Amino acid sequence: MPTPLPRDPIADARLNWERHGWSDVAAPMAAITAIMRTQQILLARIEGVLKPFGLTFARYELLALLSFARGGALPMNKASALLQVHPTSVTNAVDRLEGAGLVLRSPHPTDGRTTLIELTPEGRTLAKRATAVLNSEVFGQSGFAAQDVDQLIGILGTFRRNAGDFSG
Amino acid sequence: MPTPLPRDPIADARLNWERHGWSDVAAPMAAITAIMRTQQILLARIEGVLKPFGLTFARYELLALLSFARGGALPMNKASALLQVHPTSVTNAVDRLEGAGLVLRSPHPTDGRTTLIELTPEGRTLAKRATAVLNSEVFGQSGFAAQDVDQLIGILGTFRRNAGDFSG
DNA sequence: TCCAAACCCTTGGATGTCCTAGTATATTGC
DNA sequence: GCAATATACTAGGACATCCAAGGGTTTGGA
Repeated sequence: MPTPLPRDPIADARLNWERHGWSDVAAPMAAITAIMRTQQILLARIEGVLKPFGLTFARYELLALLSFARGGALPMNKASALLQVHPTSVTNAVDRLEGAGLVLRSPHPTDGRTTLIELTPEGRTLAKRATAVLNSEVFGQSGFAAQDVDQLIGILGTFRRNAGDFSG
Repeated sequence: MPTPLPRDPIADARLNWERHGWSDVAAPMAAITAIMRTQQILLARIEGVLKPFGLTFARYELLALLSFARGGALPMNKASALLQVHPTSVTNAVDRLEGAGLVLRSPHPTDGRTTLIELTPEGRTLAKRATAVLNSEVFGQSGFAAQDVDQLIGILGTFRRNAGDFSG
C-alpha cells in the first residue's frame, strides 16, 4: 500500500464544500464519498483473497448464492435479482464459471426461456474453501468495532429499504 | 427500478452464515455486503445525474479536484494520490476529459517526467454546473438521517485511517 | 385460436479499474 | 561524470458493469 496521505482527502473535500457555501450538503457528500472509498478498500481485500482461487468477487458471490440454494441450482434471472446486478453481468460470470467447470447451464424443465445455473461438485468444494478464507481473512478482521458493525447494518439497511431494494 | 424483493437478501445471507456455523463473522459479512450494495445504489444515482453533462463519476471527481486546486492544475501523480485510484485510471480519465476540451495536459516547468492537468474555462464551468445538480439531487436527498450521516463519517473515517488511507 | 405483449437470455459496445511492462526523465552513489 | 536506482506517465490486456438491440418462448386477451 502507498504511503498514507498526511490529511484525510474526504475531510478536505468537506471543507472545500463548506468554503463554497454548500455547508448544507457537505456532510452527506462526505458520508457518500466515504462509502465509495470504503467499498474500494474492501473490494481490494476480498479480491486479493479470492485471486488464488481463480475467483473474482462477482464470481464468488454467484457460487456462494448457488451453494445456499436448494439443489445448488437457480434460474439466471433469479440470481440476477438476488445479487442485484444486471442480467448481462450474470451471463458474463456464468460464462467464466462454466469454463472453469464450477457451474453448468441446464434447461429449465417447464419454461423454455429460462436457463438454470447448477453448481458442480468442484464448484461446491471451491465455494466452501473460498468462504473459509474470506471468513478468516476479511470478515473476521474487518477493522470495524462490533457496535459499529451493528450501526452500519442498521443505517445501511434502512437506506437500502428506502432505495427500493426490498420491502420486507 | 425493478420491483423490491420480498425479503432483504443481505439479511438472508446473514442467516445462511449463521446456519453454517459462521456466526462469529456473520455480522461483519452483512455489514460489508451492505456497504457494497449501498455504493452500487449511490453510484447509479450519481452517474444518472452526471450523464446529461457527458460526465462519469470518475471524470467528475477529477474535474472537482482540479477546481479546488490553486491555479486549477495538478500533477497527474498528485491527482492519483488524492483520488486514491490507480495512475492508469487518471490517464484514462484525462484522455477523455482532454478530448472533451475540459482539461489539457501541460509539461511541468521543472520536472520533465511530470505532466500537469489543467482545467480549461469550459471545464471549470461544467464542474460548477454539475456540482450544483449533484448537491441538490444526490447529496441533498441522500436518504440518510442527519445523525446517521455523522455516524457514517465517524465509523468510515476510523476504518479508512486504520486501512492506511491517511495518517492525520 | 392466434397474435401482440411480456419475459429470458445473449451479443456487442462503451466505460472504468487494475496489473504488467515499457519509455523517458531525475536523482543518487561511486 | 556515469551507472544504477527511483519516479512519472502511457500502452495493452483482463474483468466487471451497464445499456441497447435481437432472437426465442410464454402468456393472455381479442
